[in-house]
Amino acid sequence: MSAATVTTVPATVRATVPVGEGATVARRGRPRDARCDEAILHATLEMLNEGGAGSVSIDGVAARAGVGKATIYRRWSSKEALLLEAMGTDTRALESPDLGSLRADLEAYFWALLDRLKANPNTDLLPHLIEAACYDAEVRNSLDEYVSSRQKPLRVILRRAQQRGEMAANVDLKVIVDVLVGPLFYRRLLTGDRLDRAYVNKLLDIVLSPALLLVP
Amino acid sequence: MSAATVTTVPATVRATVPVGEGATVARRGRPRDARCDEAILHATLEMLNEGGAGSVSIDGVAARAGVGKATIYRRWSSKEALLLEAMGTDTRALESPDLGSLRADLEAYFWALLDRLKANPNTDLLPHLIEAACYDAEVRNSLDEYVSSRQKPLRVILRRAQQRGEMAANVDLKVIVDVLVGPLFYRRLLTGDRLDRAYVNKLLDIVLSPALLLVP
Amino acid sequence: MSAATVTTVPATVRATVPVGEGATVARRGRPRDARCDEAILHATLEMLNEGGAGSVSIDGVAARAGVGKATIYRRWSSKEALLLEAMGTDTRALESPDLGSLRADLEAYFWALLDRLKANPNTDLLPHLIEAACYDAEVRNSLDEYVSSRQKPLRVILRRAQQRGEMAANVDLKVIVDVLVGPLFYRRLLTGDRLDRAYVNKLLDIVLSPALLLVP
Amino acid sequence: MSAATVTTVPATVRATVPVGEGATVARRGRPRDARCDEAILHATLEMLNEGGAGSVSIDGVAARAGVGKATIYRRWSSKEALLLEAMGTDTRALESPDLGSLRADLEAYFWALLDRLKANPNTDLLPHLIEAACYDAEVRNSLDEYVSSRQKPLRVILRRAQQRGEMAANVDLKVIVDVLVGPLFYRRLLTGDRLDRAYVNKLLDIVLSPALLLVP
DNA sequence: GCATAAGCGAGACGGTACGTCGAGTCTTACT
DNA sequence: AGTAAGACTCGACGTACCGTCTCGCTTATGC
Repeated sequence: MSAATVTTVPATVRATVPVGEGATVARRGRPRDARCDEAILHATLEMLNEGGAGSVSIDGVAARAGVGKATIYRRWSSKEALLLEAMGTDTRALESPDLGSLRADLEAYFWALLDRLKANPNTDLLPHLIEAACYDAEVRNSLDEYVSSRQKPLRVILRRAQQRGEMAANVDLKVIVDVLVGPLFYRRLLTGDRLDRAYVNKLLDIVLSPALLLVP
Repeated sequence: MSAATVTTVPATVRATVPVGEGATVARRGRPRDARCDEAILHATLEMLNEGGAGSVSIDGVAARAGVGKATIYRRWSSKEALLLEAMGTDTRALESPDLGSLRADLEAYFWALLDRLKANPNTDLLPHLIEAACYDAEVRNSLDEYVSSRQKPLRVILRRAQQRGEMAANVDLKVIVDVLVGPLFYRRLLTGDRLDRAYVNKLLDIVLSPALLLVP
Repeated sequence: MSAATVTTVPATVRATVPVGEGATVARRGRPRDARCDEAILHATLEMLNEGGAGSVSIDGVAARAGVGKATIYRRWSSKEALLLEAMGTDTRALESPDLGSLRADLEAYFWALLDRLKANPNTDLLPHLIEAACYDAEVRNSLDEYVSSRQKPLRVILRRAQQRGEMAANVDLKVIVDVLVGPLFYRRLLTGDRLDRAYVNKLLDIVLSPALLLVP
Repeated sequence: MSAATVTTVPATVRATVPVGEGATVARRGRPRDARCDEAILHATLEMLNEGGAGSVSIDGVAARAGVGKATIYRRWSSKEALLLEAMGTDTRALESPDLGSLRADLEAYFWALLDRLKANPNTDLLPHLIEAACYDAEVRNSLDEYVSSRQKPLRVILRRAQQRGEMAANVDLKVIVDVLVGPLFYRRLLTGDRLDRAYVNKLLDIVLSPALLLVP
């Protein structure tokens, strides 16, 4: 599971040394200074919280972190790669609650998600990254991985519901996930409408209730 | 009705002259050259199709349109305002089909939407505009208006279904809209998964069918 | 003669607009702001006097002059072109004294030259420009022109001496100039030995006196 | 004679180990690898001939020589120190021909000098070193020493001429040297005019001939 | 008819950020 | 200790846009 956390931000964005498989590789040269990573990410997050993604510049991060620009570019190939990893800092995988019923599990999941969003309001990088992903394949990949890591607990929940018999076994989980998660992103990115527990409840009412549609 | 089309891109982005109410005002000075508007928008769309929103620059548009930069800024307050209007060129309101059943109407609506998306693949400005809307209130407003104009036919369809008795009257239409539209945007912006008629069908199956969930 | 002063730093280094021949060209667009030229050159000279050619950077000049970097690059194609022109500021052509005798004229010329050198000790750009001329043809040309403009008064003096019959008419003036000027540059650039009136006197003694060499 | 070659580039540039006087000191640790010296100098000269002093970078030299940068800095205190020594490789002292007459000796000396210059046209480091000497005292010293080592044979020739009675004994040799050598450097560094035997002849005609100036 | 006002192409202007490069120092593990 | 590798700070480079601002000119209205 620690592995899961790590893979949240995949190797693709990290301009990592092509580290050999075996642990015996014994890389040569001066090793990267971990304190630099830390300082850079810290500075990035600070600036992110102060002014959003638009106010983060490589120059600025370098200055604040007390680090040369080259040191940043040695680690991340672009501003977006950096943002992605900075964001990843907060991407501790969400848990997959197991409360016995689909509805309860989903509620728990979404509530946790809402809390996560509320925690760092300015740090909403998604708009920036979505834009960046259009031009940068690396960001595209990382974003995909981020998304799928976010979906993972949801899939666990749904699969469990299927096993419990709460949900049809032949449903395409992918689509269900879209239906559950899509509305939230839609509000967050496009309409800006409120995202709170009341909304989650309504949403689940609609998606889960067979009574929604009048039976003719 | 023509007004409806126009308001798709609201006055906010247009740095319009505070045009007097009566038609008799007859503003003084040399009138704006309509061919400029045309040339600018044309150049913008061209560049948009060639390299996406990132490759559009005011300098570039001005050069290609054979126009001074001031002539652009006289009409649009920022690069995003211009993009928004260029996009609006294609934002002829979608129709609200009335085929007798909710399912059929929704299918028709979504198919038209899919066609629209397929038509100009590179011109997908949404990512750029979502990003811009974070920093620019004008863009925010215009985006909202764009979104709501897109939703309008959907709401018409749903309301009709309620009147027909196909759908419960007390359902919050807003949420239904989210559930119907959110998944599409989610795929388009985040997962990049295929958007085709098959997907629309699955989506409608899930959202519309009361039999989807097993009744315990 | 005012022309002479101007041509000291030739058009080559100036990234000038390809101004048409006739005065009627009526250049379009916003004209260059002469105050920028002034501010840039002033800042350059200041930094030059503070720390020599090595301490001048485009960034620094731009900052001190309160000017964008592009504004500098619009006028000069490189740091050296700028230095060259800044140096040219001080390149009021030396005069050609006419005191009646070759010796007296040369003494007057060299004394003026020494004064000029003493005036701005830190501003000795020659080493830097000589180096730059190796890689930059423009600088090469400008340097040549600078050199020849410095030599001009000397040539006048020598020609006058020939006319007066003080000097053989068939001597290659170019070589004489080398012999007179070369030693000074040699000291200035390479040996660093003192350059004062005493030295000039010794130099002239050797070059001018037929009694220097014992007649066999 | 090997000693002569070595002193051409003085100890100052070499960041030499403070080697003890006695040969018995027997320094501890791994001794320096002489092949490194060789490889570094070789790489330096290669790059020098390919693109002049401007194209030599420590990183580049290290890479081409297959050597760590530290290994270079352990031996030379700066890029210029390295260049200086690389140049020194070619600074086998010029000989002092003794052909019986001042004129013949000088001709022989200058011809040898011309050959030396022609041999490696791209490797003309002088401009670079003169520039560097402005900011770096070590380079300054080394350059001085280089210059004086070049002058040495000339001084021998002149002294011999004085002893032979060909030249007045009370002439300041330093100035004569300036007059003989200055013009060559002046052409080489500033005017770029041709340097060939014809020029040397003219030069000697002027400097040596008492008939140059008409006797009034 | 002729001033007044605005539009227009061109392009200069102050800024800000970009990504790259080089110098000289420092830190590994290996020899 | 020396060595190869390479990370580190610092600072400059030249470029690209942004949005604003002059220019000289053109084109309309309105007195």
